[in-house]
Amino acid sequence: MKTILLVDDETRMLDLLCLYLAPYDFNCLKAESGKKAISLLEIEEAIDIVILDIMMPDMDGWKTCQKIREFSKVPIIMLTAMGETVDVIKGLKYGADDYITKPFHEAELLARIEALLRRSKNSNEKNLVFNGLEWNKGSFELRYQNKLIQVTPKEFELIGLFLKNPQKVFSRDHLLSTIWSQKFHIDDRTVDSHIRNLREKLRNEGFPIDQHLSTVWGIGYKWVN
Amino acid sequence: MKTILLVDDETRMLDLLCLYLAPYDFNCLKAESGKKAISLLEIEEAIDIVILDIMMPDMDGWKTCQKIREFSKVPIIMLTAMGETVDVIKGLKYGADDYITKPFHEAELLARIEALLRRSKNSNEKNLVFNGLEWNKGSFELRYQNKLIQVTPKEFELIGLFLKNPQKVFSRDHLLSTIWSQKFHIDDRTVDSHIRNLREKLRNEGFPIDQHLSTVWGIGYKWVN
DNA sequence: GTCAATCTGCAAAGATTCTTCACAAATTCC
DNA sequence: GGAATTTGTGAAGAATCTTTGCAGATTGAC
Repeated sequence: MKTILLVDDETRMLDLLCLYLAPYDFNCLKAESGKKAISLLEIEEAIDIVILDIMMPDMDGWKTCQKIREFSKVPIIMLTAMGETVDVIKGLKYGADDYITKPFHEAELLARIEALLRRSKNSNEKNLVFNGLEWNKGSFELRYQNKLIQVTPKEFELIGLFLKNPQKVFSRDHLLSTIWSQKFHIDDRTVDSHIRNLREKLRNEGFPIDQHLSTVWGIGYKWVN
Repeated sequence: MKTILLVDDETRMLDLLCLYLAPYDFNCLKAESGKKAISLLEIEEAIDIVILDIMMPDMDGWKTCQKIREFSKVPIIMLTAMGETVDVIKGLKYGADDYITKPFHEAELLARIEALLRRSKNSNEKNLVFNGLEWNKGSFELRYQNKLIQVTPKEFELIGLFLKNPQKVFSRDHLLSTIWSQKFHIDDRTVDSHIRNLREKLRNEGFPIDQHLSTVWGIGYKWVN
């Protein structure tokens, strides 16, 4: 079962969307503003798709979309009013994935949701985003502000572990047994070397790594958000 | 339900086309320029047909058609103005599938769309296109700029898998279990051999394979677009 | 069965990453 | 402040991985 987050300032539209989607075994969450949507996304990890109205007071759909993209790659469908021309370039810039025009047929909505879920299923293979830093297991890529950072396998696994466990301290021993398949004994200094190389590469790309990957004296390393 | 992308610089014509098509349960997307059309095609996989006006400022219909053909085989109908002679040779060259002359009857438009959809449904036997590289499962053919490249079955399956999963890293083990039915143990180096042969054949034909099929050190291989 | 095409495996050479070491720098504790 | 401990750094050799050339094994067509 998939979870859909519906965002619209009009309660009537939220109810209508829910009504459409309920029979198809979707779990619907509602938000009446961009802000609420973002709060929900931040605490609730299991949202599979967002349907976002463009015309909203305070924070409009585009702005909301942009905000969401700062921390998540969840698929987003923009809801446009009849007559609004869809600005595709704008959409690309803000990171929207698809559009649907009000009023719409139930079938069209369903089709677009299904299509997007299918698409995102392929590309969303364990993907972490943090402050413009993007870690993608499937493609083995680490990017900062969309720029590729060349990292070695060990460095890649290291930063992945940290991003998946913010605030958590890892001892060198723990890192060795998690990332190194612990064949024989490997020196603690080796971890330090890899951490150093990782820090240097990120620093060179402008990412404020020293604010996030910190050394806990006498214990190990940890990532702080 | 089928999705149609309408491309015309005149908003009036876009609306008119939409009006014609809406009652027949088509999902219409609009683009006011060739550039927007291409962006839309790139993010939206589910476009079944494109209707493309020839006379447009900046990038005209022919140019747009040509650009689209670099990455997609979506059926394209060219919209020509009354009095323009249809240059069939030009059409073939740029990859258009059909023509319709303005002004047209609703019935004629419908008929041509239906005909083209019927035609493309039959010929679409798993066909991938990327930057002039064409992979056709049905005919077991790999072509670059329409020139046939002789590949062996393993090479064909390999490049097919990569084209179907761009950005995704495949380990040698994964490739062996996917493409080789892994009866017994097969050496990792064997994968390398096939990759090498594939690279060489494509390189010899002028395809910039080294920009697209890359080795991920310590992990495997991947295709990058 | 013969032949050609394809697949597989190997070893050497080349490239990249990993690990260690020695020492400098930093931190803690007394 | 000074000793003890921990962390950071540069360099270099070790280890690992990739590429390449080649040859034997296998397969399928005739």
